Amino acid sequence: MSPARPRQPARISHWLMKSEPDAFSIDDLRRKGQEAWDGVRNYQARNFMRDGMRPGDKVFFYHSNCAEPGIVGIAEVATDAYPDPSQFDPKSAYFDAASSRANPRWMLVEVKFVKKLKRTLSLKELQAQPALAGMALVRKGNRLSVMPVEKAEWDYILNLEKHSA
DNA sequence: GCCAACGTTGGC
DNA sequence: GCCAACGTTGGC
Repeated sequence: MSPARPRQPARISHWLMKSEPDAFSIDDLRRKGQEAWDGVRNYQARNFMRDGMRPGDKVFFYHSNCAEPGIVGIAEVATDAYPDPSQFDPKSAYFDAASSRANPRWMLVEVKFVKKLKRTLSLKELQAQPALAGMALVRKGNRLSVMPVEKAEWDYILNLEKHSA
């Protein structure tokens, strides 16, 4: 008899990335088409980009630190991770003197615009969904700017768009 | 390795 | 603008 083939756990392929719309909004991404997601200076977020993301993965684009925080659009991972150039630029706000080109500390991926949602799926609305209670996003004090999203959560959230808030 | 001080995030 | 929550730094 043949042993059961060991199953790979399903690779995470859905994500959520936060951006402050005053700095870079979903409309900015639509205008530019594709953008390097620079400035991430958190190890957990970096690891998700470096180790988890692959081109073609889907991304919820989230507006943070604004009047109505929430998911506003969909993007797609366009590249594998590579060193974030801003860490080497002394004039950049994201400059990191402790990093070197030989041993770069911070990575980024590029993301491309897919679509803008018909309406903002506000944090408030997401927090009201019992089905989403397990998401890091809706937990108090969560500051992670790049995080995985389960496929079931992704589908559930997309379905919310069809309904009125 | 502990933990207080500090800086940042991000909702409100 | 406030401030709670969190991550990082650095003295010890």
